[in-house]
Amino acid sequence: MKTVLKTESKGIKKVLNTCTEPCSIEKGMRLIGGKWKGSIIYHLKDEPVRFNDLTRMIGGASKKMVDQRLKELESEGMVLRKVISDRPVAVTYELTDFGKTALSILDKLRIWSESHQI
Amino acid sequence: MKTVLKTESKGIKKVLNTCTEPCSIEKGMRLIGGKWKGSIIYHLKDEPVRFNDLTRMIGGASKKMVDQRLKELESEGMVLRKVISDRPVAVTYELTDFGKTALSILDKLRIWSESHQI
DNA sequence: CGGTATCCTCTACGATACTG
DNA sequence: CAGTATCGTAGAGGATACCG
Repeated sequence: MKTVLKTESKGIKKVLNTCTEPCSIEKGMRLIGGKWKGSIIYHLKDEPVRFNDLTRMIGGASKKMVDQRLKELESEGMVLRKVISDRPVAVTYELTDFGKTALSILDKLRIWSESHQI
Repeated sequence: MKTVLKTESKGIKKVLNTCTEPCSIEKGMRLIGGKWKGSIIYHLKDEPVRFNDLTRMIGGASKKMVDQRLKELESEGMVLRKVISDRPVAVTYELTDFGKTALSILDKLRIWSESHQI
């Protein structure tokens, strides 16, 4: 869908896309963007991980942050929380099938950002 | 798939990845993440776009925000600013070759977020 | 262990007005 | 048209302590 605005001399093309496509990017960014979300998902790619382990793996993120992001990811259906033991308390987090579909994007991002050092 | 967790008190395996991989994701997110950056890059995918047009295309972002993000993207070498006319003032922004390498990631993200409505 | 609670700072972002 | 300047707020995120 295209919207053409007023034309001007100089031959500068003025075709503006509507918001359909870009909003998808913002939407996607809200799901896997943010400061630690991508890292969290990426660290869960292989196997379930316990809360404190995850916090240590991220390195730099406080428990509070990891906790918040995990809750977001859980409510978005990307991460599954499992209580595996009561005494002592043990909880793991793992990716849902939907969560796993994000991995290919994050891996592309990782490879890309590793290939250009900026 | 490896089995990592045992439900007994002290025998829970702790496999912690080093920070090499996750940091790349955070680094990548800093480049194309953030509230409007992805959208800006995506809107420049086809052709140079003028400042006000870009602002209107994004829809929701103020001039100040677009200006800030563009400056970041310029300093990161992803976007090129070109003054094409003095009277009246006309400036366009376009992707550098490096900037274009981000498009495939953003497109993957767009397709992904469009295929799951959450 | 897996979280909460509290406090505090900092900056991201928006709104608005202005300029060359 | 392409920005700057200024002001104001919300909330993101860090540090630390505490709890069942």
